[in-house]
Amino acid sequence: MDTPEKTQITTSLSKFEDSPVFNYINSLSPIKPVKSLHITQAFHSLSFASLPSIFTSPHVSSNKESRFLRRHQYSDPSKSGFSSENGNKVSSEEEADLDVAQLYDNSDELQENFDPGVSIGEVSVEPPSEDLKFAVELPRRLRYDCGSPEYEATGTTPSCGPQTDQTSELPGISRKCSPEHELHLQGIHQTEQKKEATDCVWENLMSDDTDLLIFHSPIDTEAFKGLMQKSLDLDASFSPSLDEVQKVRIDPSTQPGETGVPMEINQTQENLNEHVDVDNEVGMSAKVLSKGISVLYRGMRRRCLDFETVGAHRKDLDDSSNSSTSGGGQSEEKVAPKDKQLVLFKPGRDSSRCVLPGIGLHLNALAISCKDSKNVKHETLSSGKSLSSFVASSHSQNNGQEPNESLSLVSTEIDIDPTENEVPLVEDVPQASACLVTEEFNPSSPKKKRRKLEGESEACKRCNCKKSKCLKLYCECFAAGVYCIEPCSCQECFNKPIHEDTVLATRKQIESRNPLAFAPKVIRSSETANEVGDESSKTPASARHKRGCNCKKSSCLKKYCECYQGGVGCSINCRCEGCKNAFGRKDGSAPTETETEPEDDTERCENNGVDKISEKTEIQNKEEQHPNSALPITPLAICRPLLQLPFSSKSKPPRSFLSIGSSSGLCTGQKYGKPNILKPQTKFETQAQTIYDDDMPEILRGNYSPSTGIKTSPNSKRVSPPHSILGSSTGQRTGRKLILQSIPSFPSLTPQH
DNA sequence: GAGTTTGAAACT
DNA sequence: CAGTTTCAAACTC
Repeated sequence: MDTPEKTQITTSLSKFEDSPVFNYINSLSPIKPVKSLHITQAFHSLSFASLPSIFTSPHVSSNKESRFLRRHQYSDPSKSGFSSENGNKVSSEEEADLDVAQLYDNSDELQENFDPGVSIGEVSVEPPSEDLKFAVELPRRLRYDCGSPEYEATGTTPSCGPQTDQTSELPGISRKCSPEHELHLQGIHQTEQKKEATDCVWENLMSDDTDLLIFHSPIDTEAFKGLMQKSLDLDASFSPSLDEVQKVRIDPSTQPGETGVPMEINQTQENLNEHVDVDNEVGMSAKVLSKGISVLYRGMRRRCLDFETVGAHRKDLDDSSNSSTSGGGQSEEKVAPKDKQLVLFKPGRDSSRCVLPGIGLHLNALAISCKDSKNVKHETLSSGKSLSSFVASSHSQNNGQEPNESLSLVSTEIDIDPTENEVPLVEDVPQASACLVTEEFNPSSPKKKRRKLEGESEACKRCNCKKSKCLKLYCECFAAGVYCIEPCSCQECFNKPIHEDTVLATRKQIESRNPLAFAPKVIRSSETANEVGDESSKTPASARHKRGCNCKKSSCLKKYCECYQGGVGCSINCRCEGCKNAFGRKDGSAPTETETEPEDDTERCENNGVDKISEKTEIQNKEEQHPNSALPITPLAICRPLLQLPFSSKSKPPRSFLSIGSSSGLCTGQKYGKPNILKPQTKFETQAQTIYDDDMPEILRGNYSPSTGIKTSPNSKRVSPPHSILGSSTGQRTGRKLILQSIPSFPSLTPQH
């Protein structure tokens, strides 16, 4: 649509689309055509994921898998969403945007552009029923945003914070609410995310008081309402008519800062009220919502603070783009209402912000890589709260697959309050995002920084590539779908926004070889957890390494082992020799299983006596903690013990773990969180693994795994099997289903196009 | 900080 | 698909 209006819109959208991410998406190809056509939102979602996968936050990845399927529309909307409705506009606009994006090297811009598109598209496209999806996506977006340095830079720092918070909130809400309610809530949250930006502003205004003030203060309530309304509006807009969506889009274009939401907002408010009522009926109470909101605000603030410091740049950008409102997002109490409106964009921005548009999947890797540093990041992000906890809680409560997923997503951002729970699923992503941010901020020399980060557990790990140009999976950054940043000590790095095309092309190639190459290596079983959790309820989601390791000398007790590195127990898929993985042995004997010691001993003998001792201690600890949990341990309980155990056992892991232990959460990225979870899970893991891995033979699924039976377990100690059984027994089936979904959802899948 | 070990990724 | 090489992280000194 070349009409002037469109052009205007494009200008607003351009920000989104201009972003490298957008280009990415386009490059991804499948999406591009779609954009213009927009026929299948689902595809778009895939494309979206793919693009984002590169830079998008990984967190979603695991959960997303299933989500992606659901999200398709969602993700697509970002790109295609517009296209669907405004196909022509989109095409023209996108092109323009692309150009702009190219001009803008700043990832922030990209993110911004990208996000808005997504948010809008989602809103417009998705039907009410899809609210859940949205909810899930929103968290993801948030994550992305948060994760991406750009996001911070956007200066919408407030928005970032809020978004993350929202994610947290969502889970809480979802928990409380029935699945349906959850859906609504999620949808709300999504809208809220948008609003979060505004909220952030409020928060900024509120600053110190934020948490309490938010609820108490009328403003907060209003903001909330606005969020809710937005969410509602979104819902309404979705199903009914594209017109509304268009309005939204148009509004932004007209007033970037202030989206043309107001009308919708009123409706949304009503809708919100209705939703609330429904919630009440369901058993959800407005209180609950308020709590969730409060939580969100908290998170938002925290994030905002964190991001704000970092992302002043973006704020400027956002301000300029979105609203003429005072440059600082914070200074805008008056603007707040506007901000709310603006918020709509912000969410989008947030999503776009995820500097690494395509990262999504990789976040896992990042998370893994970030292990050490992640903790710090998390802390900074959530002010020490860990996402994992949130996830855990979500898992425990969530029974439904979708809800879980949404929760998982949220969890990453969510505060850790619950405890140390490490959220298996989402963690990765957040970490990655966090890592990105921190990295960007860190000015120090790459290696030194890295080391510092690692040692401190602060920043995400960064690559040190010399020959791969950071365009191969050897590069952690590239593998994680993230651009290399300052902390990286890589040489001749092409994994930078400047070389987006190259990166995308390379990525495509790799994906062509292995569609799952960028998929999270460790698959959280949030889904599985849910499944398992359903019965056992809280078994920490068992996570597994998708491919499994091939360790021969490390006994899966060192980070050489991807399973161990990811804090996941070895599974049938592993071809490792002498597996002693503290998180769970290939055999199925969980390291945690102290009882398995005899077995362990044999294995240990193979390895090192020292390790044995450490392991034993760990195991004992685990057992002590887990024995209770062994069956249906709640994620929380599991997480902590696990965390400590693994770390305690080995000095090596400790870095990340230690940091984790303290902050536990934030960075919980796969590595951290997983390990923790894993230990407790280990027992469950066998189950989960079987469940997770589609590859796993049914026999294994149904049974623990032949291998497990084979190797270890002479001892009845394998109580774990029962666990696994318990956890998985009923859940396994569901879990399997979920797993299947999850797999596709991974970023890798999206790129598959 | 340099060198070694390790196992994944890439290549053949 | 299996074997080999390349690569960079993890680890050790």
